[in-house]
Amino acid sequence: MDGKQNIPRPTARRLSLYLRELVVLLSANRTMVSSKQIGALLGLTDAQVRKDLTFVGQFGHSGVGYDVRKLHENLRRILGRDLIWNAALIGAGNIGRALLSYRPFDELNFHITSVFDSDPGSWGLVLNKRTVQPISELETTLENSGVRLGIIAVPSHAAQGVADRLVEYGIDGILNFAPRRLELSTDVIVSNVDFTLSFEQLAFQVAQASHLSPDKEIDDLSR
Amino acid sequence: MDGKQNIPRPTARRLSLYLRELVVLLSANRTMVSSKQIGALLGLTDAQVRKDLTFVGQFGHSGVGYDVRKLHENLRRILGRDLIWNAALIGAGNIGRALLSYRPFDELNFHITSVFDSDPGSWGLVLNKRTVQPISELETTLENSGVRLGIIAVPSHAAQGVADRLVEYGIDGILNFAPRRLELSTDVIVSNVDFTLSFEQLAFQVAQASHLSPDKEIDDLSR
DNA sequence: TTTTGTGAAACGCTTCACAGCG
DNA sequence: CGCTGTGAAGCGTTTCACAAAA
Repeated sequence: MDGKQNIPRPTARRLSLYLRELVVLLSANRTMVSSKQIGALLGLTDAQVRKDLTFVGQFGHSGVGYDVRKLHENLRRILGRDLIWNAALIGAGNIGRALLSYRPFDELNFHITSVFDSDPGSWGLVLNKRTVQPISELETTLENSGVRLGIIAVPSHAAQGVADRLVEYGIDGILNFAPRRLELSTDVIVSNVDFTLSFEQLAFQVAQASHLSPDKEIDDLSR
Repeated sequence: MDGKQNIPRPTARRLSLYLRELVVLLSANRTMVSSKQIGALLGLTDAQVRKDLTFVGQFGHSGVGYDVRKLHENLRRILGRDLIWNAALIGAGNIGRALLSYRPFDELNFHITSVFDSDPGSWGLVLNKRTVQPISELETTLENSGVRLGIIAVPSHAAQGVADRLVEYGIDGILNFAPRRLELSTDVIVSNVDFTLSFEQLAFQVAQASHLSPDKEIDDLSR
């Protein structure tokens, strides 16, 4: 087998996490690692890790574990991390600016090559070496730019419009920071980053935990 | 029944989304809404919506749908959105600053009441009305502050240390923006926002889609 | 021994399909 | 009728448990 069957979403997510740990192991000069050890690093069972890794191919060694270098290399290839990903950022507000100087992106072959905004006041501003352009220049700038990904960092109400323009241009994928579902006709791939939802889920779980604790006070304080 | 059984995670997530839509419906003065209509707004089936709403309690009306106001009110209560949530932000870098002025939080009863950073250069800075404090003041500032949530927006390598201090203080929940798993001894609730992972998953899916569709040009390598 | 790879069982969530009710 | 609420079926993922390998 060759890891060619469809990879389940939860597995794909974890593969990224495995790759992260493998990078650490590599730079620590570790040569072998077992499923149990990987699992321990991430709070997963060894069985889970092994099952996931069958999608990458099987080159573990019974009694020994996996070759760190080989596993790293294969994971990189499968996850598309051996490619360079150029992205256009739309929205030069607070979130957009944070992304422009977000360090972890630098190590991942992810490059934000251009920045667009609808606010004339921002046009011409140079943020981390990239000049903010009017959004009207989106299509002409992206033409033949090699940009396959779009990052939407505009207010909610403007997100759908931006998405439509990106799709029209022929974008392959969208990273959406607006707390809103994007309605997309074609088979463009979308990944959502929704702070608000994360915050709401956190509050919900905390509220629930408080109610479930032996003392069922509703207007309680922290212990 | 009373909506008291444990709510599955996927359902809890969607309940937040339903609440979002209900707010819109409310402000549009809609009084009734059917599961089918809610589903259409979010790309879900009507059955899914109805099943989810049984966890909120049953007050839908056969042949008519759900009372928007009543549903909204109950969802708010169940999701803990009728409470005020105070949070401490640790890390006044790019992401932290973006969060301090993140508009959507304003409407959610989420308040960042204090900001801490380890960089002396940032101490005393006033960001959106909040003064950056040295992280050494974390414990004394939070004491009796009503803060139950912590937001970690520091570099990866510092995240675990910050988490440990928050746990020691007695925090109830942590919103973690560092692309790293937090190891937490106690039953503190964590919600992760991992840009990097989202970006990686997007790239993976796009790469996979390209390989699967014959028409896409592949600047491929390796095998 | 230790650890992989994997069928099979268990689990959890979604979808189906329909009785019941206004 | 139209729409809810819900058992039951279906499906995808995780966990179990063990033969095989070194």
